[in-house]
Amino acid sequence: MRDLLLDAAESVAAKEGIGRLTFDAVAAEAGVSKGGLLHHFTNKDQLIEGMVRRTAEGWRKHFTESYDKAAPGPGRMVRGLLQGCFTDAEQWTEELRRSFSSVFAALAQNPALIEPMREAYNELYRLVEDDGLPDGLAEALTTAIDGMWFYWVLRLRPVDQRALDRMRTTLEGILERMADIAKEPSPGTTNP
Amino acid sequence: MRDLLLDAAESVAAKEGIGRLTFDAVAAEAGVSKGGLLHHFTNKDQLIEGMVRRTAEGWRKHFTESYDKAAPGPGRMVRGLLQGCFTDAEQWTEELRRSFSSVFAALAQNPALIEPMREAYNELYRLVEDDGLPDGLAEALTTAIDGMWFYWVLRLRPVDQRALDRMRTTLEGILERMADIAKEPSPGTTNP
DNA sequence: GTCTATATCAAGATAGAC
DNA sequence: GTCTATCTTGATATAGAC
Repeated sequence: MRDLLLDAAESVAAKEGIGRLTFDAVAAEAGVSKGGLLHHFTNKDQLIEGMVRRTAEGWRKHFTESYDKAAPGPGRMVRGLLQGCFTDAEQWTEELRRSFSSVFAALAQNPALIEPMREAYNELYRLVEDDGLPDGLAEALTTAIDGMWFYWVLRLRPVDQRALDRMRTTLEGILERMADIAKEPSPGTTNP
Repeated sequence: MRDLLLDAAESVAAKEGIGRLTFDAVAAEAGVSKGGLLHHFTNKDQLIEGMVRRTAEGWRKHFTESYDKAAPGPGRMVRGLLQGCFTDAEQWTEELRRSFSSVFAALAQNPALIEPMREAYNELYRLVEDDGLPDGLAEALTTAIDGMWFYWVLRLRPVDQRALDRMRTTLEGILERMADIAKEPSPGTTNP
């Protein structure tokens, strides 16, 4: 039931905008009364915290699975993300965009509520930093991947299959070349 | 006067959150009455459109100046952005973050209102695409730069001087190496 | 052009019946 | 656990004085 109500909340936030994310609208969308909804989420902070937490868990699950699926070795997390997020534009669904509306709702309601999302990102970057690639390469590539994601979520840039293919190819090229270069010994690059 | 009121609106949105961006609060912050404020911005859409438009113009001005300052040649826009945005963490002020709160306010109020920002990004990417770098390299680097920006704005990742330095060094390294590699002729890379 | 006063309405939250 | 009914607050917007 909780999940059903969170689905409804995401739908409302995505379709009508976070400004219209009200108990009335969510209850109507879920097909229950406002009282019924308020039994599960006592106030709006709780509702939005529930939304963010679920979104963060979904993201965590996604990048963890992507990591597990990728072949071991340097750049595993980055390769996993490229494979898991950048191969099929049909994955970038309204449903996915909707799931991120919780973060904006949190930002509007009470910025402290995005904490679960921040923790998910901390976890992602722990995997990224242990990626076995030179310097900040894995971080840079991951940040580019996420930049694309934010463009799409904020509707600032069009993201279609062509754009994803292009970006994936470019990032893979960078990964390959820069990882290779690092193998060539050069003076002054060893860490003390 | 309009600018003064927009300043006040940004302050409120940044300090109290977009949920508390109300005519009452903005008027109080600006030191005028609600009636006085409403004389300049008839309704909330107009107020937020004004905020977004100003933010977009600031961003446009910033990347245009960064472009002009950078030395001509391939990667000019990317080099300009790295120089203009990634050298000094003290530039990443609360004031700057505040200016972007307009975009979230727009997202909450009426997503169509972010249009001026989208146009600024179109213009940026026209410069990026004509950057004289191979393939999607300039786009990838710009997206990484913006990814960092979004992390900071959304408070999803810590951004300090060390992180900026690290990222700038990495992106500059990629730029240098990948642009060099492109100069070496290799079979099958010519566009028909 | 700026103010006060106020109409109108919607949202968050509570109480209590079933 | 879900409902209806209701309270309270606060926000947008308008009207009209100065």
